[in-house]
Amino acid sequence: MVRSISLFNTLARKVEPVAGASDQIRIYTCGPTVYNFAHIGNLRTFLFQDLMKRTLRAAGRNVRHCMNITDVEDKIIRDSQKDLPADATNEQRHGAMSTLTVRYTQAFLEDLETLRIQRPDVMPRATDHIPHMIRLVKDLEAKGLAYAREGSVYYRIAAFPDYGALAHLDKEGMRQGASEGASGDADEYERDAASDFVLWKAVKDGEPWWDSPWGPGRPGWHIECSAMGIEHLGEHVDIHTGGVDLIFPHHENEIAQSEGCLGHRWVDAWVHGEFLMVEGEKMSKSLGNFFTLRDLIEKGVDPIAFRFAMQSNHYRKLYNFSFEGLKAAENALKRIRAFRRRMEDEGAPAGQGEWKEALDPRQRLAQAREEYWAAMGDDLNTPEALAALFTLISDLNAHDDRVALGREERDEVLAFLDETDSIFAAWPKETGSLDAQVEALIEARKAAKTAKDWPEADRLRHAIQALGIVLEDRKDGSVGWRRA
RNA sequence: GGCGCCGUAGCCAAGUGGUAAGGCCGCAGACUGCAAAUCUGCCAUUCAUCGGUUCGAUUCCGAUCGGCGCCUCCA
Repeated sequence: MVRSISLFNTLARKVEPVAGASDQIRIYTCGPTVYNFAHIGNLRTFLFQDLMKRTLRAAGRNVRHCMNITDVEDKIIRDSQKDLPADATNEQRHGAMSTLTVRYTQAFLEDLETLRIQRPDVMPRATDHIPHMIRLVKDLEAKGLAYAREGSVYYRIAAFPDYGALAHLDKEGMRQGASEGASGDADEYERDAASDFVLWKAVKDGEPWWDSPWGPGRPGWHIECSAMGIEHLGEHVDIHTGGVDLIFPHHENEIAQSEGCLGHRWVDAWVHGEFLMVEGEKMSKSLGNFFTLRDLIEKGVDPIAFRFAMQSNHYRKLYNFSFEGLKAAENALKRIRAFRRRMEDEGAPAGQGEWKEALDPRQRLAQAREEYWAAMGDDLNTPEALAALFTLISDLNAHDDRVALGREERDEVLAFLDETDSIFAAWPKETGSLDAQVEALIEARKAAKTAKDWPEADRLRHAIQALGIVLEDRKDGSVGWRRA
């Protein structure tokens, strides 16, 4: 079944259905600049993209996802070259740069794995696409959209009338001084206009370089995404994503480059994720509230709780990260996971007590599924989608307390949990078995319980807990377990 | 100066021109050898403030207060 999904398109400034014509949705994502570990703000963006991609896939669409790795850039050069002698060869410079980027690319891939972020189908590296970029720049130059100055090449914004359409910049209204002083780039006065941006940078002392028609140099920041996007997804991209900060200038410049070269619309929908604050303040190294995933794990945070905290809030809303919020996410997950275990087990004998109202479990499940998809389809409204899941859990728990659900009904509920987990990846079927030592302790405790030797039963419960297993006694006398 | 976002209970948060979803925390019961899980009930006469439009506004309009973003470093 293919369900309709709509997303907020920054270009149109409204929620629009994801193009239905193409049988494969092509997504391009601006990936990490690999000069350090990703911080939780970066990761929020990658989690939002994972949410979007998984939702499209769960909705029955085919997705091809390309995420680039930026492995040549100012900060990478700064950090990788600082210990090299002034007379280092170009090969040594490239080697040092590569050593740094390979290390952090590896770290990034590990973070994706830890957070259960699906690997993109292609992850091209900028340094593998220098010829593609040069070709693109030459093409822009031939079309009169770019010009060379002293070994560098700049994009002529005045030649691209639609410039500013994505960021909705009004050239007249822009503060004159806004761009002055913001850049200490010495190249600035070589440009025809202050807002023209660089496509290819002439080499400077102490930098690695590549040969080009304009002499030795390196690519500008924006050109890599145009070149790799076109190379790996073709001349048409359905969805292009990144953080809100990339809207301008990065994505605006990508449009100018790609559309200038292709001569037609390049991207249908631009979808941007909001930023993260930390405990009410902007995250920054100087405030000491700057966290990587590894920092959180060191503090004992379950990475999946972080994943859930990010994804249970709307992606276009500023999220105020806090450890209290993480705790709340962890507790909410416990409820869903406990419900899954309950559905996996057989129903307990009917209990007593008040009951709000009788319901038809199958009909109730169908209703929850509809509500869930309506919310997810409406610009990934996860708070509302999860509300549908939580009310289902409440209702079915209450029902199961009075009238135990049958095996088939339980399996249908489990199928829905799998369906939702295919997006949230936080309440999977728990696999794995207990080792013999724990099994033996559980058997010993059962014997103690039968003998009503409560002190011994308690002692064994604690011993088992010390091994990381929490026991759950049930009404029918059986004993369930979960990992702490 | 230009463009734009946000302000809903202790915390997180959805939402609509028709009278406030959901989660976390908390409280009181039920069940229970203990524990866990679960259930039942309670937890915003009110949606920053003040006006306006309307039969009716949290939802539309205006103003005010407060927080924030972008206008060529940035997820």
